[in-house]
Amino acid sequence: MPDAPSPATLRRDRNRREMREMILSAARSILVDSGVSALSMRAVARDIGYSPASLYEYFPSKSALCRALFFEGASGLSGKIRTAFESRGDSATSGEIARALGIAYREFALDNRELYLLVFSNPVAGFVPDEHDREAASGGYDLLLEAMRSGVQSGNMRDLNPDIAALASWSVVHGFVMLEILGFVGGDEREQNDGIFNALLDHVAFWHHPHSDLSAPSSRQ
Amino acid sequence: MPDAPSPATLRRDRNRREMREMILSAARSILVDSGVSALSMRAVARDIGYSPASLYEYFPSKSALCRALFFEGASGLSGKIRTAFESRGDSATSGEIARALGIAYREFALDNRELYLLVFSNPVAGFVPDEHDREAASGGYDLLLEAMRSGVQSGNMRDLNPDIAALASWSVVHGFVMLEILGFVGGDEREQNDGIFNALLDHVAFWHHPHSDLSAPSSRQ
DNA sequence: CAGCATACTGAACAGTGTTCATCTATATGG
DNA sequence: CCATATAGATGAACACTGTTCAGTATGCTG
Repeated sequence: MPDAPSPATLRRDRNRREMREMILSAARSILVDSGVSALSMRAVARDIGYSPASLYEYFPSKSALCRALFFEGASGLSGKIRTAFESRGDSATSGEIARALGIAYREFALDNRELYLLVFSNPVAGFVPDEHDREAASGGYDLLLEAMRSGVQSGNMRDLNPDIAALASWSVVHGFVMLEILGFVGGDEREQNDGIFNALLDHVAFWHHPHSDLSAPSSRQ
Repeated sequence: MPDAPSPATLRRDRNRREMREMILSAARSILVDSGVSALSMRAVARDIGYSPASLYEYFPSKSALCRALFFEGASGLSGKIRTAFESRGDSATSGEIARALGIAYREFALDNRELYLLVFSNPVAGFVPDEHDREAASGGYDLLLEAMRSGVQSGNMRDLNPDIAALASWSVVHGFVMLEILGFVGGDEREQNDGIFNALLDHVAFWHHPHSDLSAPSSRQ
């Protein structure tokens, strides 16, 4: 039976957590405001008024700090997708769910570009996400998969292989968002690309309901 | 009327070109063999037996050197796609062309991972491709677009909007390849993923010919 | 109060991109 | 053929980076 933690230990643990959060928060701000190339241990230390060496009491390396930010991005994305999934209507078809998840996915990515890039490119030298890290980023994918499978079961999804359909949907959305963020497609204005993205989602929906019309630039607003 | 270049000038220019190629070649080797994090001006200089400062006679900055490698990747990808496009059969449908270009795209990406990542993520701090750079990387896209448009014209492509169909196709392929390279989907063995990718291409082809079967994991080997 | 763990620091090391004064070897003009 | 201009190469330096470590100060515990 472990000893009850002394008041001193409790306060110490709380301070440690607060300090960790301070560091993470400063790192997050730098990443978001100035980009990944400005994210350095020294800059973080400067911002919180500590020496660079202090950070190593709380994170063993810059990689570990980046890993924590990676998880923020990964769980934020998963959470956003989960929210979209849970607010689906009862009569939502698999195609409609796929569309809703796609929109949520892109929204998170564009609202958190640097975090998204931290997760889905490898911008920090020395930090390579491992299998466990990547799983955290694929949290929303399971919901997409679930929607596809139940879509097949309920019969309103033709003869699609749900695994492949989910993967294909993720690929389109991720691929487009990536190209969009890096400036390979579309203009600088986000609204400009909304229509294009919706038209893309029409193509995804077409896998589910091959009677819809794909000729218009965008069949939905 | 400009003077004819003296033999000395000619030799000098040739030496400059050779030196430039030496630098580029060493940089390419480091990038391919050891990854982008190992690519440093000092490492390049060491490999060719020169001092780091010498490189700045030939490239004004590391960004410029990376830009040259970027163009190698971009033109290599475009070239591979062009080859695939030009070796299409006369009776190839737009769907078949899209499939061929997709396979060529993935092949180049997996054969030149680091180069591909240099083009489609931003792994080098300080080097941000500009509009002109990105155009070089989208060279193959024009061919895809051409295939889509002629597919619509010849009537064997239903009512697809060719611009959106091309963008959607690029997005699926690029998105999947990116996820594959970063380890988010599939296993370590490339052959393992060939089947999955082919099944994905079936989904792309389905936009063109909505009578094919999408239920099998992969309808083509 | 003595001892000890914890938190924090400055200084250092090895690495990075980049600049610049300096040197050398070669090519050019007289 | 010699003087001079010039291109090419360099070592040393500067300002960064991540990281380590000896040393110090603070406050809890026995």
